[in-house]
Amino acid sequence: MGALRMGGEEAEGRNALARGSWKQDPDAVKTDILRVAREEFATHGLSGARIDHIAARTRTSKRMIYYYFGDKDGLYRRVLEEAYRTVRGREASLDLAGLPPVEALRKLVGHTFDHHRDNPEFIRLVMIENIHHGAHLAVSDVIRELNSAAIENLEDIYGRGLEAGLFREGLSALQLHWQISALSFFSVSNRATFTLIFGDSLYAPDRRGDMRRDVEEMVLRYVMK
Amino acid sequence: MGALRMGGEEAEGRNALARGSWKQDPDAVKTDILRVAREEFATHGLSGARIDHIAARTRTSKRMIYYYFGDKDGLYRRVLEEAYRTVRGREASLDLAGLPPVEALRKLVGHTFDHHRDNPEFIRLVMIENIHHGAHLAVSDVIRELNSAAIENLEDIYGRGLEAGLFREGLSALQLHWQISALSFFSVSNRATFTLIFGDSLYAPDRRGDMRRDVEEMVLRYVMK
DNA sequence: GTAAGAATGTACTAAATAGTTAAAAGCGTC
DNA sequence: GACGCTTTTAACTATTTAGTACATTCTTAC
Repeated sequence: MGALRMGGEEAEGRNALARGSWKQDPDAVKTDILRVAREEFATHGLSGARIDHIAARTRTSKRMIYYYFGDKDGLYRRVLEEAYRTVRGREASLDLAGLPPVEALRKLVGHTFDHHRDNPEFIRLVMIENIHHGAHLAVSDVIRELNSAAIENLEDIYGRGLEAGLFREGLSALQLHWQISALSFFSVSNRATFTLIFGDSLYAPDRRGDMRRDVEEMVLRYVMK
Repeated sequence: MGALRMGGEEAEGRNALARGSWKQDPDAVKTDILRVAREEFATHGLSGARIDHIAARTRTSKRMIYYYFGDKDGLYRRVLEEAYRTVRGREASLDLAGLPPVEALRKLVGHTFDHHRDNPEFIRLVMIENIHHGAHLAVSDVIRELNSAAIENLEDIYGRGLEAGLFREGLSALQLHWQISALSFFSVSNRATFTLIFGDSLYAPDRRGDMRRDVEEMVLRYVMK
């Protein structure tokens, strides 16, 4: 007894693991679960996400989710950690030390803006985490390593700008990072409501470059003498 | 078993409506439900909110929630609409027409910043609505009326600043509103994760004025020649 | 006062959902 | 080639949760 046949796509994926002949590949299974879970959490939030939905779109089963990640919160935490880890990796790739301060700052701002716009899934995860008052990030150890890259870059640039007499005194790298983040983050996080209320003129596809330039301009004008 | 006693406030509230003698007061009931529901939705999100929790903290019953608001989504939509309505009311109270452009702009920015900081519940509702891609705002009629106040104020100020030769050309009220909103909104929406990662130096109670001044400064420097 | 309708209380239901149980198949090791 | 550990399958459960049925009480118009 027990219906052994399954429908469509699922069947193919599962056939490889069908009863009586399957290969063990724990890493691939974990990666697969995390990929699907990231989409589910980013789309529906923590409470809105359904373990059964995730399981259905994975090539493995619900049991494995619990086997590897313990419970729903554990899975969510891992998804969040991986998201932050990935972002951190990308940030390091920027080489600004060789550029003069103004150009370096402009490039950093533009890069941050683009990065946010290109990774709405990550933005959504951060929004969701903020809805939950950062409770899951608080018990994670990944975060402490995160402050380094962006802030250190900014500190270097700001310092060089000061020395060159181009930037005004009394600002801080942390504050600048905050402002750059605010403008870049909001551009993604509040797009839905903003567009609904004010129309999509600011968000037309060919306007993305304009918005980016405006954000760069705003930061530069704030920093420069 | 069967604890019949309830704690403090609740008991009093329900006694008034106890079996055999109760007064009808539909408006008070609706208001009460909306107040509790707003807190619940703002705290836990749409999927995370529990109708039973709302009912328990209301002085009426779950039955009445469905009687007046149809279903969970209907209740959420009403909460959202009321939140926007309230905000719109407060925005109109600002009188800037008499001020010279620079001061008017500074005051508008400061007011927006303060308003966001003082109404985190509203910010959270907007965050939640964005998580849901604005799907509920999209089917509401309250929003269309909203664009007016803030944008018109800005248009007036910007126009007067141009005439006076104080502001630079080529900007738009919508864009300015976007930037002001971004800085003010982010200050509340991402406070949790930002504080966890970078510490609370920017958010220390005695620093709020500094942040407000920085935001004002950033906008003014962007707009002025 | 009485009938019709609005408002409310109590108890219930059906479905969804996080998490579990039990067993069996692969895999390395001796 | 069997033993122990890891990985996987399939079916199951207990609880939570949105939503409802139905009776009852208040209010107002006549």
